[in-house]
Amino acid sequence: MTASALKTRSRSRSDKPNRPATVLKDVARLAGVSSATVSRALNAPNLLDVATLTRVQDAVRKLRYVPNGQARALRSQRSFTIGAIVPSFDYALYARATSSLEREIEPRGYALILASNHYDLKTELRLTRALIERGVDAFMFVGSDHDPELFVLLKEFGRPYVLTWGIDRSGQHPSIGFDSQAATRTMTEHLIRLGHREFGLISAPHEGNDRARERSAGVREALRAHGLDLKDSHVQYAPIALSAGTLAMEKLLALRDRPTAVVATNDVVAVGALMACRKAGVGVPGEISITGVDNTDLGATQTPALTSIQTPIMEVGRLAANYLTARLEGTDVEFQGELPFEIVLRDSTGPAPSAGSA
Amino acid sequence: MTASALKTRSRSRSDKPNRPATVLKDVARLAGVSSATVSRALNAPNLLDVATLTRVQDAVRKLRYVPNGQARALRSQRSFTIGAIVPSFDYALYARATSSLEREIEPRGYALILASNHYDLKTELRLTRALIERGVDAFMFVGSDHDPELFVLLKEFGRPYVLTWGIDRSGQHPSIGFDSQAATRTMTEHLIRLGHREFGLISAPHEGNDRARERSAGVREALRAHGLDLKDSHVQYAPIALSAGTLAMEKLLALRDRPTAVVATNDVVAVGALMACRKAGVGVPGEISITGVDNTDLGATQTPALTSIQTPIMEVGRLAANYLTARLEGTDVEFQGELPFEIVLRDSTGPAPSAGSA
DNA sequence: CTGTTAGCGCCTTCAA
DNA sequence: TTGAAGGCGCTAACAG
Repeated sequence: MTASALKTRSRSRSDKPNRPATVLKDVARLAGVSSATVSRALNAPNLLDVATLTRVQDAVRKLRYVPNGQARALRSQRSFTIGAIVPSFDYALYARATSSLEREIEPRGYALILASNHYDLKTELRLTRALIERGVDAFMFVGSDHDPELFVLLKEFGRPYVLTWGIDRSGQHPSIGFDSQAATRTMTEHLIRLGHREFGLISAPHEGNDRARERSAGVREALRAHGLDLKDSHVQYAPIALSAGTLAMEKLLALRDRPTAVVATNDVVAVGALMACRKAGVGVPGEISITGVDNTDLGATQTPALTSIQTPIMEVGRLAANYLTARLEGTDVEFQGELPFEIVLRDSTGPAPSAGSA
Repeated sequence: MTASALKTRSRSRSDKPNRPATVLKDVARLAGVSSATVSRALNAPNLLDVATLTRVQDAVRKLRYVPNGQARALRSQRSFTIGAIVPSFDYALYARATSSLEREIEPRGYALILASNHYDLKTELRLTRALIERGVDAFMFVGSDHDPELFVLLKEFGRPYVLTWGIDRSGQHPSIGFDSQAATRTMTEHLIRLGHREFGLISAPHEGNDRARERSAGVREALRAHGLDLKDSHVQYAPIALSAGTLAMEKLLALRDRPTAVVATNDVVAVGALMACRKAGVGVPGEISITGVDNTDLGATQTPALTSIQTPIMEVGRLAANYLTARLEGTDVEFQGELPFEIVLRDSTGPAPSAGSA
């Protein structure tokens, strides 16, 4: 049998999992106790006589017993599974937050079940229903844009959840995140102080993406406060991909009143924009300053290195895990929903070019 | 209530999920049929009279019925969940393969349960046991380095699985991937043709990472075939992180017989190496050529752009999904395990510097 | 095409 | 500290 064309030895019928080789009752028989005692040995060992406990544990080991979680969950209404629904696996930040969540819950006996909604709220609803069906105990979602039905569903099934990335200003939902609007507002103010007056904005599409909306709003807020204008022609929407960022920047470069500062709502499109400038021979930051959000390795390693905003994403994952497990344990949790961000100044930003072309 | 300090309204006892508001029996009652009929309406609708089916579906909708997957899985021995255990979420490539897997299984009714083994085989074994406990139907693993006990467990519980990234040369396990050794061998040969004679290697740690081992072996193989040597001092091990790549390169730069070509086993450490050269003012590719593996955005956007190897990772995820679902459906699957890779030449490689310093 | 019956494997009373 | 008994919600086998 060659490695490159491995044919499956098909089984009699189909590949249904084997029914467990040994079940709790077998362990009970070997240990000479009742099945209730084995159950206690597994779930509340301190209730048992030490000698009994040892005997049961020996039997468990000898039989290589693995409990059936389905049966357990059916009976106890707990699956020890936490669901995370993120917009996409491909953007490194979601992966990192998820990783941080998983790292936190795994030692507490919870497994992570992960799904991606591809920035679509109906998909998210459908996925959540599928996960509730599978007995997922609690949920992490990203952002505050969700189908209203989602919350009805979660409430109906009594599943704790937490919204991450942003802060839910309505106070209706537990949330952990940072102030995206303040982040880009701060960044824009910095650029204004550097003398920039003509701005461009490259944003992820707003639909179903409150982070992008808030980040755009932050730019507009800062500009308005300084009596500056953001023309429609200077706003480009680009999905989170290098090529889209490049394309968006090319459009901005083609404008007669070309911006001297371009704020992007994430590092990926910002780097795409950087590449457009490289290709076009436009100096960064000499002619145009560019900024991102999320402070990724991608941005930090560019030439020039990208000015960005460090977002507290690992901490978001960690706190989300804490919150959800606490809720599941019945602990009374109080938590700080808002985390700080930090502007990271690098080489892609500088003073506005002195000669103002109008 | 402020958004930043949201206190949980704690429930009477703990936050156990609600028991389902409506169960199958309720639907049966409303529709005026037996519970078996409802079950058929859900799982084999074509067996039913259309009128009956419609009545049941109406009842399902009216009661907002969501089936209990635990009970279903307990009875049918199928959870419609596929597990993927990857070394880490943080390396973009694993995220991308996982994403591709999920995209493929989700429309077929399977959910993805994801865990990270942090490059530790014992952890992987433990996680797998936890997932089998949760009724996961089938598994995707990365690479061919695994605890032998893992396969005993999978066999005992009759769970289909597939190893990805590499090809299992032993022919004992279904696998889908590409030839890592050939990849770096080809790359090294290219560098040799460019006149390089003094090589450096920056590899991920070999322990529990067959991909890194094979990639290192590929470099050695090519060198040996051309009568070239790879000194121990010229081999550096670095975890997949920029800073580790930088550190490794700094050590190589400090050597008296400094390499003129450095092959890294992944793009991240290659970019770290690039940064070390930038800092040290060493010209790339003028003084040193550097290559990566995986052809990531990170590498492609550097200055100079990183020469790398395009690995067929999305396809691996897709084929893994196909294989596993086919096995679970009982279909006889035959598949090509080996996929092609492709060398992507960019600006970080060039001819060896003409003056050979010895 | 539909209903009846039994039981998946476990946990949780209740009683001893 | 331990055992006996019942049932979580669903589906599969067998009738009809």
